[in-house]
Amino acid sequence: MRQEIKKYIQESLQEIIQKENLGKFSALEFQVFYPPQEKFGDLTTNVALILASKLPLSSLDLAQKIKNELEVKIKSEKIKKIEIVKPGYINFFYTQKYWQEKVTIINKQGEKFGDSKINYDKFINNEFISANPTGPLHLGNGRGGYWGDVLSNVWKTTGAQVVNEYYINDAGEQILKLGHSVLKDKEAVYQGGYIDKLNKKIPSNIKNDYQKIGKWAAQEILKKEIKPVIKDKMNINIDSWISEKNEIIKNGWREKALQILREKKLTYQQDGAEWFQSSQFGDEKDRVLIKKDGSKTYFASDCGYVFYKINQGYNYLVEIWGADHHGYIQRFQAVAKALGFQGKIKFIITQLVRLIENGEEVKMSKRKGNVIYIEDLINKVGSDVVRFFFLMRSVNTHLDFDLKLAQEKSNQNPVYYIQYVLARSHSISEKIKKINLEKDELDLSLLQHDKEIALIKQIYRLPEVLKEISENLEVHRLTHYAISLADYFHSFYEVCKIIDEKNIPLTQARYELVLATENVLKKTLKILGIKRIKKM
RNA sequence: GCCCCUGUAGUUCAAUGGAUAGAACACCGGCCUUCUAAGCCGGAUAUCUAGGUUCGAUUCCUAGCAGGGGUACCA
Repeated sequence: MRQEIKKYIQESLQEIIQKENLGKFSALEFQVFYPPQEKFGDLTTNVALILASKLPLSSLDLAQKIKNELEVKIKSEKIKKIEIVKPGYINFFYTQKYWQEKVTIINKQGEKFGDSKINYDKFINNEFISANPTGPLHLGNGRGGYWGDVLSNVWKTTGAQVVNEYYINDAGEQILKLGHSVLKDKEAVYQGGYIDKLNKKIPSNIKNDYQKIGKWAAQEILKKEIKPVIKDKMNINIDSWISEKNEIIKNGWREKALQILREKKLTYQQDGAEWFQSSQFGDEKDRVLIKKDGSKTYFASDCGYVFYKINQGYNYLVEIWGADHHGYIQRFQAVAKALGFQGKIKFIITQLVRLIENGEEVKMSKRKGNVIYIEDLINKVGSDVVRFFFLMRSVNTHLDFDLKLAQEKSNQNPVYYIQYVLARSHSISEKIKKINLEKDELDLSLLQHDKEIALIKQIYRLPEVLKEISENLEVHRLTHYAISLADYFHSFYEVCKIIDEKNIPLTQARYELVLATENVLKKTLKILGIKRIKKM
């Protein structure tokens, strides 16, 4: 509906310009948006405010002219009032009928409501978590994981093809360190319960070989600590596990990538090492590919990995990384460009998760083994609560997680508030089964209460919310949307008695609205990966 | 030094450059003989500082202050 109004306004402007002979005007960026308060209508535009400064007219005069034109164009059964307010806003008020009909539309589409094809042309590689296989997943991994998972769901409902990918760094120095750690020799680095467990299970045939132990331990950790936690505890589906060692190196992607860089004369020798001229592509300095000792850097593997991605045919790469990797963005972009990638790359940097206990930050260190793992947290407060909590905040902010508070509040947090809507709606359905409702007499024009109309407006917005998220990648908007949906429902529920055996037509109409709300909320929760319950 | 993120209510967080800055928790006061009170309704409290751009700034720009992260021939 925003696009529609925008079009009308543009047409009106053209006519005003012609009639008044105001000369040329450039295509101005004006917005049609939802007003901050209900009294300002359903939609509003700032077109007059923006344009007036360029024309010999006051913004109120211009608004009036636009309004006159619009009133000719727009049908009155859709919009009942166009209003001009103070500095020059033009507010649009839709008719009740317009909104009432939306209930039918939503229920006809059922669980497909919200689906679209707007991103049909995107083939997305969505890489997230990608934690080193040297220990269990921590809270930061959880944050990126949930974010990536929901982002993927949003894209899928909007028509994109998405591959969720986890890159396993199983080839580098850290695997040797892991070997030492499991052996508990002098060069041990990692500590913690999982290391102790592995130490007791070292296979006898590799007993003193830290290299082999490292490889073995990485496999064990991946198999027992990472994959099951992602799948069963976090409820995240990874489509593609890419091993640095077995895919990128053994299958030659790394070598091919280096070869191409050399062919393009983008590498050079200096101080006995081979460098990539990443500074030519916006990086702050060049990067080493092959070290003086002949071994290849982690970045060399990354070049191979980028080359691998390009060759899968993706036209959109998404990299969800922790804040400690942000310095990597430029060189990643540089190598993608150097290797000829034409598509879009988006980086999502998730700021750190801090654990707070008794008002103070708990310093965590993987090496010291005093880390709270995502699995521990899920076991303590429940999967849905962790997921929702992490998804409520913008990834740009540091997330303070108060463990105690999370546990105390698990009985009165937003997840339950939202699920309570489904519980209420389910129990209404149960009661309504006992009443005889004749479907063909459905009369939605009976939905006239402010709370009813407000609720319809809110549930009808889901497709637009999904569209916005697919563009700006701000997943936390969806949790906020779910909360506000629950707000509107509970508020409606309190004021509008749904079942009234003396007034069957109204009961029917209101029940239809309850079902529509349930539909939209279920869809929202499905995308968020939160359980949909029937009873509380 | 340089780069990135953040600074909003007592606390944790919202707010595509727009109208009276929203929630939640905590605090105060109402609402259950009627569909689940895990709910609803009402109240008090906030944009780090100084400039700038704009009809209009929490949002953009500059400088400062404060917190976090990064700055390897580590991964």
